[in-house]
Amino acid sequence: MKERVGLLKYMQHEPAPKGEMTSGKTEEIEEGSEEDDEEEENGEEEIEIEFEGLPYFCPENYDPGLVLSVEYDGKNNLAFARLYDPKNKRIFCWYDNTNHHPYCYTDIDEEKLKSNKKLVTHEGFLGFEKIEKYDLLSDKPVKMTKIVANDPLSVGGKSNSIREILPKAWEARIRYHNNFIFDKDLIPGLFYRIEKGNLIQTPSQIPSLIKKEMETILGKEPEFKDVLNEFLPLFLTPVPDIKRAAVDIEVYSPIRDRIPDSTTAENQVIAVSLISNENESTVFVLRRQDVEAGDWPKGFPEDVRIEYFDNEAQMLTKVFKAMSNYPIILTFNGDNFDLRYLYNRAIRLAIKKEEIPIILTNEFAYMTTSIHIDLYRFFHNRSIQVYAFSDRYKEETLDAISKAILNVGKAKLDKSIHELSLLNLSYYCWWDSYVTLNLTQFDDNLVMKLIILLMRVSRLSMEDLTRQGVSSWIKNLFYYEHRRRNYLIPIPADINQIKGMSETKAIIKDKKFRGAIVVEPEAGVHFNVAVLDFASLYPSIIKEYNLSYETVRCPHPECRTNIVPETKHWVCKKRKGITSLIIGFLRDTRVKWFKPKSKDHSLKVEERTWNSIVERALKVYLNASYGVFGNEPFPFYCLPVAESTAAIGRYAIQRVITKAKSLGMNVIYGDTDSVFIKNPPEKAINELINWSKQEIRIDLEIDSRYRYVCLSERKKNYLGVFKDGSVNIKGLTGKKRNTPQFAQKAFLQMVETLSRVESMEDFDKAKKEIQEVAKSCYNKIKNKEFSLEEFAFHVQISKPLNSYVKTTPQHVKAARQLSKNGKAFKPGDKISFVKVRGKDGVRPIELANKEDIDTDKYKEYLKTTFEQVLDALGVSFDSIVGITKLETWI
DNA sequence: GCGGACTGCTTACCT
DNA sequence: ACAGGTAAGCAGTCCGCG
Repeated sequence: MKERVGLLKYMQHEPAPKGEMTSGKTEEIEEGSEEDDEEEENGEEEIEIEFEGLPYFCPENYDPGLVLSVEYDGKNNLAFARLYDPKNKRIFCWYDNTNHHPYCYTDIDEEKLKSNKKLVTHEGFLGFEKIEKYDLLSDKPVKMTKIVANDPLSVGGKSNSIREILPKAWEARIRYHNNFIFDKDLIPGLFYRIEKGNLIQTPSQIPSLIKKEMETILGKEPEFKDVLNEFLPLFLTPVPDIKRAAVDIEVYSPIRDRIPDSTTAENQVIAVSLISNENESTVFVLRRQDVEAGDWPKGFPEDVRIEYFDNEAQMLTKVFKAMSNYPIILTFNGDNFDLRYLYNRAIRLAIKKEEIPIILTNEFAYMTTSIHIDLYRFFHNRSIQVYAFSDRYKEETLDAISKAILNVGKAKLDKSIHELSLLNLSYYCWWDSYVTLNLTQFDDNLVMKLIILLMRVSRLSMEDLTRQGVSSWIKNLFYYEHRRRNYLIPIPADINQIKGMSETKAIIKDKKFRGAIVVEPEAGVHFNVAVLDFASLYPSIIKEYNLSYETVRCPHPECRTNIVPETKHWVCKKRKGITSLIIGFLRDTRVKWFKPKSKDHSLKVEERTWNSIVERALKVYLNASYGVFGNEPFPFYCLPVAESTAAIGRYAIQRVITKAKSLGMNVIYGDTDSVFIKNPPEKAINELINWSKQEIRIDLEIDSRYRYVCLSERKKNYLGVFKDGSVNIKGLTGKKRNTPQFAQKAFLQMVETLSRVESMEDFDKAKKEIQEVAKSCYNKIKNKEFSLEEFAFHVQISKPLNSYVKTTPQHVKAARQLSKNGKAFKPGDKISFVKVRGKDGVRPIELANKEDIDTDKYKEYLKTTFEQVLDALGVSFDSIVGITKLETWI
């Protein structure tokens, strides 16, 4: 083995591929198979996806394009970027020509390392470099040795990788392509051009007026200036409309309710639709014996092209060619189904691997010719669901999402797929692609813009961004912020060891620390209520109280007096914490700039829309910024940080309540960051707000004003009627999605009645009306006048049916009855069932009879639904329905 | 063997 | 694979009573 120790002489590479290449080879990659069992430390479980000699266009010079991804090419052992050329609407590619290599750090010095035979003779070992980094945990500079390797797998991912040889390795679990992004200061989602083979960022045209204005508003805090310059281009560079197409496949399946197995791909692909945002719609259809083409279906656009095939392999080959024309391929569940099925089916049909532009890993499906976005994954992401789309869709099926967002429903199939005429099949297949594409087009391409913005802020490739969760986005952002400041990225175990555990006791069993306060509500009807709340409480706390993994329990003795309430944790007074800085900056940018600018009607609509997208993107990071520190897989996991955030939150609201009372105000409820105040004098409100700013250093705002609020004695349950008569309902059973329709409807009628109430006197009339509603509903239950659908509860299963071992909840009982008939269930599926007398006490709606309905259970349920509101009115349900003590419920 | 008190499991919600 | 706090209904267990 050649000695390669000493001054680093990096190996020379084969020249990067030039021009159009078509002889690519793709292979299924085994992922980290050797160590999947034991990933003791947090971080990068997946190894690099190795793209091998892809059919890319790699020009010497090229006009600016948007970086869509940075990846690693295993065959050429090089990082490469895929860029989108908006003029010619195609992907071009740049291969690393900077001689960048994978590496990690050790604290062992070079001389000692030289004698480590295992290391220096490692086949991927290239050499050492002396490096100085800044270690935030000790608040001191540290000398490290950089160990440079030939390829990512030599650093980590195999049992004999360099990181396994070293007693301790820093930054060895960051995936190479991300490392490359950080080191080259590449920002995915921004424009770069190729000049004489070099990748050069195109400066963004930021209007100087806007820049100045933002600097005045956000630059008040000197430490933000540098961050602002870093982020301005990300926030203000326009996003082009990217050429893309959605794909959906239909597979022959003789059995209904059975999802075809994408691994074995046993059945024929009978139709594939490819619908682009450039008005190109094609459905590829396989002719089958005894199946008619049929008539052109109603509602099926006439410009959709139908291409018939007699041979399935030929069809797939054509499909692959067509797909390759699009820089972005969209699917709904393509990772698990469509692309996986296509690949495995193509192999089964003996299509040559190099003609299949798909690469499969255990979890994902990538395209060699395009970027594949699986929209199911993106919309499945809780942060996207809750914060970007305000919880508008509750189920993550294409149907539910498109219904909630696009307001289009899918036509129900009255036949099985295999019974449809070819044209009806085409229509059916087209529809899914059409809707999938539309999910990226509505509101002026909102979703694409959101994805690009999130990519920029996270420094993640489009493929990674759309597949990973918010914790990963924040992780990557923090990694980058460390790297650009030359801070050593800490080892999770070190943070844990130095910072220790939490000190507070959670109220809920098995939780790691105490969370927020919920004020005991004062049950009753309260007129004229103002709700004050802290504007993004936790991010504000992180910013104002300098919370970060290195500043909480910092190494300086002189900071130990700066104690977090209710804990023994102290916070650094000498150094601004990195996460406090970044989160603080994002918070201020959202609150002081993008949020007001998204509502500023002096701006053009497009500008306003853009500001609102940025605002929503920022919200996603901010809302998760506290939670990640209490989440163990997060590599900056630090319980004292999460715990301190919550503790300061309790302190803040507690002090506001005390102050409000001292100002003579009546606090009737509060939750985490809000206080409900009855009949507040305006002067006192202003005083409280000013006091909070001075004393707590967090903005308290008027969130809403209610004409009246109904509080029951239950926390997190109330009904409020705003001054304008609109209604806000929280937590009440009548609003929950698992509640049967009959109860929801009756509840809604009660709410409607209440919304018309203007004064205490109106309640008498309202009570009468509610009485009618309740009575009639009660009687309809008694006489079983509702349909089975209206009686049905709808509950999701959260895990595979057979893993309910501790108890068997009712919905699982119902599902098991159905699975006896061969129906399959997967997590996320919704089960509709009714309560019946006898046996299990429940029946799935499919197997139920009206006669079996257990009316007592339903009467009971109606009672709870109504009582949550009637409680507040001081009326008992029994009295309202007019049943006597004799005629009780059971 | 039965019923009530209790605990734990599960889902859906709130901030 | 962001956190903890709350409500509700049911499943399952324990214990005392007869």
